Amino acid sequence: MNIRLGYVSISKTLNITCSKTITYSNFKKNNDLNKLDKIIIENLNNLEKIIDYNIKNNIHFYRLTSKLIPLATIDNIDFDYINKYKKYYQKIGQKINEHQIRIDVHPDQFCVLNSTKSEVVKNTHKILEYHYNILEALNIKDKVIILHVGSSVLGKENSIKRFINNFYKLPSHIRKCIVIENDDKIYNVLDCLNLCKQLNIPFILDYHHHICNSIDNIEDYLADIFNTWKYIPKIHFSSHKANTKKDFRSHHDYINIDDFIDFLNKIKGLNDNLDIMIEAKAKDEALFKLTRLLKYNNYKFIDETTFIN
DNA sequence: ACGCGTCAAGTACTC
DNA sequence: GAGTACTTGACGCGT
Repeated sequence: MNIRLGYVSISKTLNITCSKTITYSNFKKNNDLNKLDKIIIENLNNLEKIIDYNIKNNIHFYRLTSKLIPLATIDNIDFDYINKYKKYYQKIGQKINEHQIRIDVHPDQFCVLNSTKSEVVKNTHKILEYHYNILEALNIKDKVIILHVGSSVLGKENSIKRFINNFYKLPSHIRKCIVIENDDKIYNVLDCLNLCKQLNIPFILDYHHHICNSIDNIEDYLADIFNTWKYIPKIHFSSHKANTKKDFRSHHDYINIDDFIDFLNKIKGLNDNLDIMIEAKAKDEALFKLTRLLKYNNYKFIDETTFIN
């Protein structure tokens, strides 16, 4: 199988960020929309540089930051973050599509679709709409928004029901983008796989979360997991920061090659293609270190970041 | 230039 | 009910 590797948000090599922000309290002081405008343009320009870097290095898989447009999901600020910057989005999107870079987004902890608080769910809608708007402005065809099931208030069973109810209340254009990822504490691979089958949406396996919150015989479910995807399946891979209880769930700077190869052996032959998102603190440097180690272990590479398993 | 407390937002745990 | 941890890159104030 052909496996492509990806990384998240920031290139350590380039040492630039597209997540520059302004705090709400600071913005409120004088409602400085000019400053906000400058930050947005800086982020978009840096995103273009990162995409250029990805193209140059044959990186086909990349996660967009959720912080591209600061303050976009605050209730009482309304500003045009799409049409005003259309030229930027179009230019970046054209490069992404031309080079067939696969893009996804992963809203952070404040996005809780199954919250028991209606205000939180309402804000979750806004956060999802924001991510959709960005993907649409970039003209991304296969839009993917990765969510966790979320809260477990009133028990897992009730919480999954809340997720399903609120999922169907989402507008259909957003529903079509949602994929669910297992988490490291509550919702394990089986919980999520069953939920995804029921909702007929893809399930994204996070292997590190699975190690933290595991089920027996994951090998028996891998084919099913890949089958939830209509196109190339993708998974998340990271290594634990330390062996202590406190730091096991945290991400290491780099990927542990033995664990990675162990996983490669588990999935061998299950699919023709797979994309693996490398979630390591050293970002693209971790990705390239991993490719060097894979080459050292005799894996054959088709280009800089694509290899055969 | 650098360091450290803080940041809009959630959930879960302890006391 | 209040406080803290989790987690994260970046802000922004103080030195």
